[in-house]
Amino acid sequence: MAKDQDIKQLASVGSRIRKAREDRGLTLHELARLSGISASALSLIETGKRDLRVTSLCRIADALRIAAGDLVEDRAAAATPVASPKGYDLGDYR
Amino acid sequence: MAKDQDIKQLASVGSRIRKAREDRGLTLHELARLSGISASALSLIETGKRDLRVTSLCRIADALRIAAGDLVEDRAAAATPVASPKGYDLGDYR
DNA sequence: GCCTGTTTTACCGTTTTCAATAAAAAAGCT
DNA sequence: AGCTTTTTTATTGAAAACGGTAAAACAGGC
Repeated sequence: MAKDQDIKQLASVGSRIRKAREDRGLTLHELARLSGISASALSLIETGKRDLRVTSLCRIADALRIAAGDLVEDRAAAATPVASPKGYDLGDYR
Repeated sequence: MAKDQDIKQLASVGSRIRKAREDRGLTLHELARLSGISASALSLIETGKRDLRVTSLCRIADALRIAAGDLVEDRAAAATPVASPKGYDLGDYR
């Protein structure tokens, strides 16, 4: 269920982390030391192959000095297109 | 290292989820059906006792129709107070 | 009191993260 | 070409997430 969505989510989160790290001129090893997450784990995360935990996300964000929210989605690209503004149709999941 | 920080992070994430859920008048069971995450797991998450994965976070955000970034931190409360704007002192971690 | 709905907690089994380590692959540089 | 740095991939073991289920605690309402 929604595994496609998950893969895309992780891929975009990973690419955002990678971009932020490269913008700061850090290597995986250096970010590993700053964040306390091993370089091998960081590689898997940045390539979207691992579903990291939120505390790991926050530790990476702290190490990169970026808001954690900026890692999970494009901050600027708001305008969340809501399908139906109100009403949760639980009915289709009886 | 920084386990205190982790606990606080999870607690605030959980309370934000709970508030969003209650604002929408949903029960844990209903959110469980909408998000695909069990009600027992949601209870642990909302009370800050579980370190959820980012895909779980995104599924909850989707179910609540809220931006995932809004769950990990106060969107309005930007103005991230950066200690030292530039320079990563790796030296203290030889 | 009783009953009903919601939440919390505990257990079990499966899956997954994560560190540590090592090795292999990729990229840079002289 | 060689050499070095960086990244990727794989393996092992421990810790934790997650679903499912069930039981317990905590509400309100009659």
